[in-house]
Amino acid sequence: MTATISREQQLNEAEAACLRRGAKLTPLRRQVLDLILASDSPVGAYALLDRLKADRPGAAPPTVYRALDFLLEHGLIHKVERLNAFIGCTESGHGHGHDHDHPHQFLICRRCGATVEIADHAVADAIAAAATRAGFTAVEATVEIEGICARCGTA
Amino acid sequence: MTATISREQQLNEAEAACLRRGAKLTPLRRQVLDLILASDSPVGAYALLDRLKADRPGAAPPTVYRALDFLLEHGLIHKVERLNAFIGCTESGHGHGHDHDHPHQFLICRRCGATVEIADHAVADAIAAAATRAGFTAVEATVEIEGICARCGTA
DNA sequence: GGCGTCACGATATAGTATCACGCGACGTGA
DNA sequence: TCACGTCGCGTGATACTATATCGTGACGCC
Repeated sequence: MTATISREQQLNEAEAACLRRGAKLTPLRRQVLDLILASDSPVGAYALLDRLKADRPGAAPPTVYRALDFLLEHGLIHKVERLNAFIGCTESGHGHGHDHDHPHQFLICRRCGATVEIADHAVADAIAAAATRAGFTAVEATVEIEGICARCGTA
Repeated sequence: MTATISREQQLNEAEAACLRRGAKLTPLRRQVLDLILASDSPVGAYALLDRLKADRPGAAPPTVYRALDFLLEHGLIHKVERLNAFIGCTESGHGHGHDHDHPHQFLICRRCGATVEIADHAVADAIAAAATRAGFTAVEATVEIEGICARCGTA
């Protein structure tokens, strides 16, 4: 439930980031991104589709999946594998811009469903080291930590 | 492509582990576990179903999902979220038995699909520390590292 | 103006997972 | 021994997630 103003800013930054990369954040893509940013918790593709249909009666699964693919490709959102759902990338603008593949981890609350992204270097380093020890060349890692968030834990 | 003998041993160990926990590794569950252990790479539920049907023409999705749920619950297999597929737990008998939820990570080769389980303490510790720093109580973590395995990298 | 690319509409289908109902096998205690 | 409860599983339907394929209009580029 981020304030609307902040979301607008995020959208504009995202649009600028796309332009820099020679890509276009079309109205449809922008709308899908907005729907994702508007949600506290990760959103499923079909939930997005339903909301999209309010504005675009012709929307179908490929409509939303194509937008999601674009947003994923440009690092504007991430997929949470455990939930088969999508969430906005919140680690942009912290010095690395919208990287395609920046190391990140998720903290998923079992109680309230809130999911926050963190970017912990120690975790990323430990993963890289473990992979190397196994003779493995790591390209990308999914790290999804499930548990109880601070809010739910103290309540 | 583990040797048949070893698989047989694994199955018997699994059966013993279940008995210790007051659970039964029924023929169906044993067969599903066997099919999973027989595969090099993670196996999808419907691939299992197809193979199961050879023996049990009546097998349907719930047949295999129920067996998978049991095996997951008892720590005999893991689910690889990125692949929506299942793989045998290979970290049993290394001092902790078939824990319900032992820390583990997967190395998934993009080229050949081979997936190996590791149990790296440094990774687990880094994750626990990162969660704690965020005021989060971690219960369980999915760590799936995608890249190129040693075999494919040198070939 | 012809051409390629891109974004998107539209239909169909594939792949993953769960619900709901019922029934027979088994153990347990009255 | 029989009524009862639980468990494992069969069976059919359905929900949820994702992709394939074809068409079409907009745009930029020589």
